[in-house]
Amino acid sequence: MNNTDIARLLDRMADLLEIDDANPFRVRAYRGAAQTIRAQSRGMADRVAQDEDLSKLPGIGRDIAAKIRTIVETGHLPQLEKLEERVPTELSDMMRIEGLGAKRVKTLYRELGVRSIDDLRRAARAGRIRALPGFGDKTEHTIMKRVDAWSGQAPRMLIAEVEETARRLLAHLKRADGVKRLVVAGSYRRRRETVGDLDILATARKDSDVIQRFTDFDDVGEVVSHGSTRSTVHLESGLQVDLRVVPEVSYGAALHYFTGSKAHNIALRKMAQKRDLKINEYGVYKGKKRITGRTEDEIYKQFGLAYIEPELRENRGEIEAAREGRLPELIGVADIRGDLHMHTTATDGRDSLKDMAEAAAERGYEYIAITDHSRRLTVVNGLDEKRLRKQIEGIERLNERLRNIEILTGIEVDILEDGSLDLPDDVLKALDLRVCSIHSKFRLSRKKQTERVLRAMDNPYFNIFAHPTGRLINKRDAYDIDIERVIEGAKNNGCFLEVNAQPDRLDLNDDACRMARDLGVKVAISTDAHSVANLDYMRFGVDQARRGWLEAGDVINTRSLTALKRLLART
DNA sequence: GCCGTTTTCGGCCCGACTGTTTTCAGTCG
Repeated sequence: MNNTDIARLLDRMADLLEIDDANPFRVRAYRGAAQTIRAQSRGMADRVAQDEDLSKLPGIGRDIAAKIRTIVETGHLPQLEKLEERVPTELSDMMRIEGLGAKRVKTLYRELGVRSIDDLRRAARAGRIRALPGFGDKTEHTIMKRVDAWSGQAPRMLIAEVEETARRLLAHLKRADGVKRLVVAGSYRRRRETVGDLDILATARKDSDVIQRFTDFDDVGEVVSHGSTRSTVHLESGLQVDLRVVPEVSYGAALHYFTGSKAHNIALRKMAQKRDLKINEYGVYKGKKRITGRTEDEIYKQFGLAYIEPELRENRGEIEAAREGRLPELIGVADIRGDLHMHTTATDGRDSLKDMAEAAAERGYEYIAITDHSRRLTVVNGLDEKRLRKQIEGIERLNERLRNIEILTGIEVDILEDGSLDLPDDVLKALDLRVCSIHSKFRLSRKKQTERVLRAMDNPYFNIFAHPTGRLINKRDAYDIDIERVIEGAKNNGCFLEVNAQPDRLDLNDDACRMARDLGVKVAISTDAHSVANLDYMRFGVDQARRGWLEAGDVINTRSLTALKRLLART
C-alpha cells in the first residue's frame, strides 16, 4: 500500500460517509487526511514501520492515525467495509463525474437505483434523470456527455507537458482588452512535478473580454462554467483550466490564494483568525475594511513573515522558518555552472560529443561531464574499456580546441546486483567522475537493494548516485530502497546524490532533497541529457531542488571547476 | 474527526457559478 492507495481509501470513506449524511466536518476530516497523505513523499508504510507518531501530521489525529496503521498492516479498512454494506462503494466513483456530488448521487441511487457509472449512462439515455427533483433537461444532458467522456481517474500531467499549453494560452489571453496581469498560479507556480489543472489569474478592467477570449481558445473542448469573474474549461487534451479575474488591488491576495497550497493557506488563515483578521482572495480584512492585499509580500509582512517562495508553500515548516528568519536562500538556475550527466552518440544519445559540448558552452556552462553508459547496458551499446578509452582521447583532443568550456571525462556505470561496478577500478580511475546507477534488478527486497548501493559506495570511485529511486512519474514506481540509509552511506563515503532533471524522473524528489540537506549530503543537479535540447531540462531539476529547500551551497555543480574536482576526489 | 500558549468542548472558509428554482440548493475549488 503506497500513499496514493491509502489516500484513495480515505477519500472513499469520505465519499460514502457524505452520501450517508454523516457529520460534514467528519467527512472533511477524512478528505483532509487523504490530502495530507498525498502531499507526503515519504511512505506511510515506512513511517508505520519506524513506529512514528502519525498524528503529528496535520489533519491526522488519533483516530485516523490508527486507521492508517490498520491499512498499512492489513491492506484493509474495516470501517470502510462496514459502511459499504449500507452504501454501494461504486457511488464513490460516480462522485468523480464533474457536477455530481454526494446529494445528487444519493438521489440517483435512492430514486432510480443507479449504483454505478454504467447504470448512470443507461438512466440518462432513457431520459429518467430529468424528472428527478432538482434535476432537469440540461443536467441530464451534461451528465450524459460527461459519462461518455469518462475515462476513469484523470492522471496528473507532468509539469513539462503543460508548460507549452500554458505559454500558448497566456499569449492568447494577453491580447484581450483591458488585461493587465496574467500569471499561472496553483501547483504550476509551486513547481510541483505534476499538475492536476492550470489556475490562471488575471487582473483586468471590469469591461474586459478576457473571459470571452478564454472560452474561445482553440483547444477548448468544453466550457464548464463561464461567469463574470471566473471560468472553467476542459481542453481537448483533457486538461482542466480555471481562469479567475480580480481587480488590481486584490492581485497579491488572489495570487496568494490561488497559488496555495491549500495547507499553506489554511495555516496562514489561522494566523489571521488569531489576530482578528480575515484573508480571502480579495485581501486581508479587518472587519469589512481591506487593509492589504496588493502584493504577496505585503500579506506576509502583515503577519510578521518574510516572503515565502511559492516552491516552499506546502506547510512543511516554511511559516515557522519565515517567522524566525531562517528560510533558505533557494538555488536558482543562474547558480548552475555545469552539467554532470549526459549521453552522446557513443551510446544512446542523439548528438555528438562536440555538439553537446558546444551547446553547453552556449548555455554559459564552465564545465560538463560526458557520462555514457557502461558495457552492461548492451541495448544502448554501452561502452567497454576499449571504447571508453577512445572516448577519453576524443575528449582530450576536444578540450585542446574548446577554450570556454572544460569537458570532464566520465561514465554512467551500472551498479550490478552484488554491488560491484560494471567496469574495473583501473578504468574508472582514469576518469574525472563516475555517475553510478541501477538499470537492472529493480525488484530486489528493500534490504538487498539498499545494501547493493551501500556496497557500491564502498568503491573509492563512486561519486554520484544517479536517479536514486528509479521512479518514472506516472509510469514506474520507485524501487524499494531505504533512501535515508543511502543518504547516510553517501555521507560516510564522500559521495553525492543526483537530482535527475528529466521531467518524468525528478529523482531525488523534493522530500528526499530536504532529507539530504538535513543530513549534510550534497547533491548534483544533472539533466541526463540524451540530446542537445535536453540540456534545457536543468531548470526542472532546479525547481525540484528548490522545493527541497536547497541552496546553491548544497549543490556541487554550482562550484568552480577546481572546487568540484576537490569534492570528486573523495579525500 | 481534528484542533487548542485564551478552549479538552465547540468550533470547523466561503465566494462564484449553474440550473432549477420563484429565492436557492448543489457543486467546486
